[in-house]
Amino acid sequence: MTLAVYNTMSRAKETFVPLDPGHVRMYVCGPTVYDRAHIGNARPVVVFDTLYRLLKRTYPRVTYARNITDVDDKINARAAQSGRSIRDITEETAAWYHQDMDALNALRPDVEPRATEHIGEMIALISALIDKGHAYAAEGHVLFSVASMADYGALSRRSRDEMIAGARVEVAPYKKDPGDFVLWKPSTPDQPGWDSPWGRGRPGWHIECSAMSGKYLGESFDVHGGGQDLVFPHHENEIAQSTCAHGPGTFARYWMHNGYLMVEGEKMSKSLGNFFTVHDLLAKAPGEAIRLTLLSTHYHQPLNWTDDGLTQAKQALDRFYSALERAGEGTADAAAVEAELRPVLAALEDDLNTPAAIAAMHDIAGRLNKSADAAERAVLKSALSQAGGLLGILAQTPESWRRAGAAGGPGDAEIDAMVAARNAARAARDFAEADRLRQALADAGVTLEDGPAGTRWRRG
RNA sequence: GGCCGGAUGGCAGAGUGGUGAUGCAGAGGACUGCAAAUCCUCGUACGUCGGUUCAAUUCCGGCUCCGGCCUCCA
Repeated sequence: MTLAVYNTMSRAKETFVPLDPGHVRMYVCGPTVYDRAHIGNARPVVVFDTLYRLLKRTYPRVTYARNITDVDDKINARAAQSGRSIRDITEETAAWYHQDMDALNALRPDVEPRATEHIGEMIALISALIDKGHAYAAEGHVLFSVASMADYGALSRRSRDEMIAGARVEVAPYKKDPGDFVLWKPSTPDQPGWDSPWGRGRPGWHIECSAMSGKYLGESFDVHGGGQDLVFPHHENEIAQSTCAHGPGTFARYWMHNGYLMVEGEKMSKSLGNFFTVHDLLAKAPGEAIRLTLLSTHYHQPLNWTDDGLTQAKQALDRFYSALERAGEGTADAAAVEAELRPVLAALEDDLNTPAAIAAMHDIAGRLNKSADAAERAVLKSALSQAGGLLGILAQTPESWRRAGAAGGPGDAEIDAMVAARNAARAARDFAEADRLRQALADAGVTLEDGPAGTRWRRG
């Protein structure tokens, strides 16, 4: 296969050529654990999980690393304000994060390193940067010297002059250059801190990703992903740290960034009241529907999150599951399945074009619905199911999908009993009673489908 | 102010220098006791103004509008 990815570094779509075809390595910036993940946090997780699934299908070994930032001033602030310990907050939040991302069918990364467990590696990296003349200590801080790096700004395509001209923040007096950024900063006694050659302190934001990606993926690796908002300064500074420490040409080969997420046409923010956590959303929609909504827009485009979009994703899943359920059982010819899956793979291989992949799945589902040939149905069913596996959807049985729904209302047994009563009425041609029962179920949010295999029902 | 994206039919959303993806919604029909699901038919969209071209939604430029980033700092 030929995978093409849009590389932010070159601003062009490039053919993906792994450094080691026997072992593909990718790093994605993970959460700072101080609060529930919101839907904007979920987008890169779902996007890069989909890439991970595609890579795993193509290459014999893939290592996916995603960090957990558990030392950060936002965490300190949360601890001070709540009176709880930092450890309590980070452990609880990391557990929530796992629950929520699991519910979106995001596979766990192979490595999930925590910043606080890699302080030693960070100190070593900072020391190396000082030794090579790329960093300096000043007033308890260690700063990266932007002037020491000729091509600083290559990823975000900013010149240092532009950055200085555009700076709107007062420059700290200990910086030699306004563009210099913090690698290490001093901690007060009440702040978390570690002993270092520069005194007790804590790491700056960017250094952990350089230290941990280097440890788990090597000095050079294939893909580095994250949200577009991380291009500058975070990823720019990671590049500066890693390439200055390890040499030119090292670090990530392909930089992939997902677009921003908006809600109902507006920027998501707490003050606008359009701030949704994944946890809240899971209470009103299945995880797969949330996931499919996130994949319904190409990852590079801005995504406008709407209730209508979520409803449409759920309807698409209804259609896919319904096609799978009506397909029946049968053994599929593997080569034929591969051929049917081709359009889906081709879409994903073209810079992860998930909307086109979903359209290809609709084509498969449509042909599956109208096929009268059992062997063909088995092929199409298998292809649809495998396509779902690549996108991280269609992971449950059609029956559990259609029976899942909002909590409350009649239970499965009660619904089954009402359906049986209605069918008895139909057999007796008492259609008034049959329709009364169906209406009662409809009022409870249950839809009936009479078919050759009997009556099926669905919630929602 | 600097830099970077984006503008496609009622909605969502791909894509392409020349046969109007795909889904949802809507209209008609088949099927059904009635429905639901499914199937069939139906939509002449590409912000604006110019340019290049035999031909532009697709390439180039101006304009308008929308969104984001501008260094650890809220």
